[in-house]
Amino acid sequence: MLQTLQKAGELLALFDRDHTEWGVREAATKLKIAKSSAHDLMSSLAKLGFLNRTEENRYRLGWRLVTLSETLLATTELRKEAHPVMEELAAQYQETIHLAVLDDTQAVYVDKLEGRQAVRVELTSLGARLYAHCSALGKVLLAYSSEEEVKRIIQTTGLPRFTENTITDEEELLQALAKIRKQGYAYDMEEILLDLCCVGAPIYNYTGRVIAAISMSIPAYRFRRSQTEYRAAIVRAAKIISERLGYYVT
Amino acid sequence: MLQTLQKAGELLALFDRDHTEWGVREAATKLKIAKSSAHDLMSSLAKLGFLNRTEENRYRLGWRLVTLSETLLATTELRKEAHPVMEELAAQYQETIHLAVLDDTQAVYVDKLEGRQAVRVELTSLGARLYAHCSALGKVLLAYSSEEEVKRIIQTTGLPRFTENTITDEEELLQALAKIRKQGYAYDMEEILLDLCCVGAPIYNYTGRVIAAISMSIPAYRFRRSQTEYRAAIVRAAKIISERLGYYVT
DNA sequence: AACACTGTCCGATATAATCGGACAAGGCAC
DNA sequence: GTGCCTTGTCCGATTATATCGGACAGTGTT
Repeated sequence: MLQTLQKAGELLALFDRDHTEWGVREAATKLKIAKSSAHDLMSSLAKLGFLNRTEENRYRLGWRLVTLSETLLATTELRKEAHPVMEELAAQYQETIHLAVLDDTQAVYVDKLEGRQAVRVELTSLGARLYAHCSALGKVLLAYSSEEEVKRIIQTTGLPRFTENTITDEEELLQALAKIRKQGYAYDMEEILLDLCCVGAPIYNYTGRVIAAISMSIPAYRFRRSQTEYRAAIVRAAKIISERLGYYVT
Repeated sequence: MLQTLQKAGELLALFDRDHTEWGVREAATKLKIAKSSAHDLMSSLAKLGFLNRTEENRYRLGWRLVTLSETLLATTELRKEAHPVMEELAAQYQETIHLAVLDDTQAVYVDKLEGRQAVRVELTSLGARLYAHCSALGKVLLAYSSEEEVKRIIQTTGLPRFTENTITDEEELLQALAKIRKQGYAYDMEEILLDLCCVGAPIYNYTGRVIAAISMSIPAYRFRRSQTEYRAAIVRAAKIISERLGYYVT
């Protein structure tokens, strides 16, 4: 691991929705490096376009990140194939649809369609990350990962509790994952947020590997009314996308 | 400039729509560095999430770029970036500054700063709408809309006359829009209200699309005195805001 | 089965990142 | 206005570290 890149990564990680601007000195003390080193890092990143230097010589994230992100998204076939199917789902149910992949220890949204209902789920945005153990998407992605991978993720992130329904026991989680594999779908029954339910299903590519998951997020009261229908719709959508990615059962 | 970051930047620049995957050796020869150095760079970037290592040990762009890009986009809004620039303008000229976007058929003010002069323009408020064909803001926004959109707007709203200077002929309006595109700014010479002149310029975002317009409103007698200066100031301000929104001419 | 490719790992060397300090430029209080 | 902070930037010496060539293991091909 190149330590300069490591430091650059830590530096970029400082920027989030609540901290959009950093001065050299602030960043230096936060990262526990010399002010001059922070300056070297930040001015270099700025010259490269990864940071943006304001007039007051502070720094924000740079637009090159957007450019790179766009080329990534544009060249990911998953999105291209999934999007129209997601649109159909959204049109039919007017609920929020998510597409996610597993990145390191967490699920990352790579596409999203908002529901149009008055009471709708709106807590996430593209590129956002969520814990794998307590979301329909995350649990699906975990269920189709190797056992070592699951162990590693649990080791790294733990099983933090978000609601009374969050699975915090490792054994219980493993059993839940086994059940998901058997059934081919996963529920999130208010495990992240109260009043929020989801149902998710795996997306396979042409090699037969699960590479992503799709989910529908629905307020709990609506979800319980027609749970089976939502589940069938998501499973069907996942199957369609999988087929478009070259997956077929022999 | 930290050379490790420089190299990382060059490496990431290799990834575009036509070259979405790179192997270590490929990248090394392309960048003219040792294979092992390329490996150090790429595996580090992969551990940090900026690259994604495929099953065949090749590399694609990483999802962390999407995450960072999204926080950048979420935290840079038109208003936030435009406001300080508008304040500078207002401080310097003491005239009314407007920021507007196109919404359906009309321009909508999304920000406004009042001039402090004794005789000043005060006819609008935030969120107010105005006809697109007879204001500097509106004409700018029209000029950078598609032809069909312009046609649709004219069809819907017509070209009602407000003063003797209002453009009411469709062909004349289209020619005016073409001129605005060529020059990069628009005037309103007492076309809504007698004694009121404006100059407006387009604001681009990171995709190169015109998403808004900024204008200065000035009593006619003052405007004619130093028209060119006002125009230069507005064009310059629009350019600054555009840059802050990620726009840059290649 | 041998070969030609990969990507990865390792250890020595020379390079480049780091750090403290000095400097200039703003902002603020008095 | 003046002086005192604070900030970001620059510089040069030192030490830590990125670099490189070479060796190795794994794959797929001929």
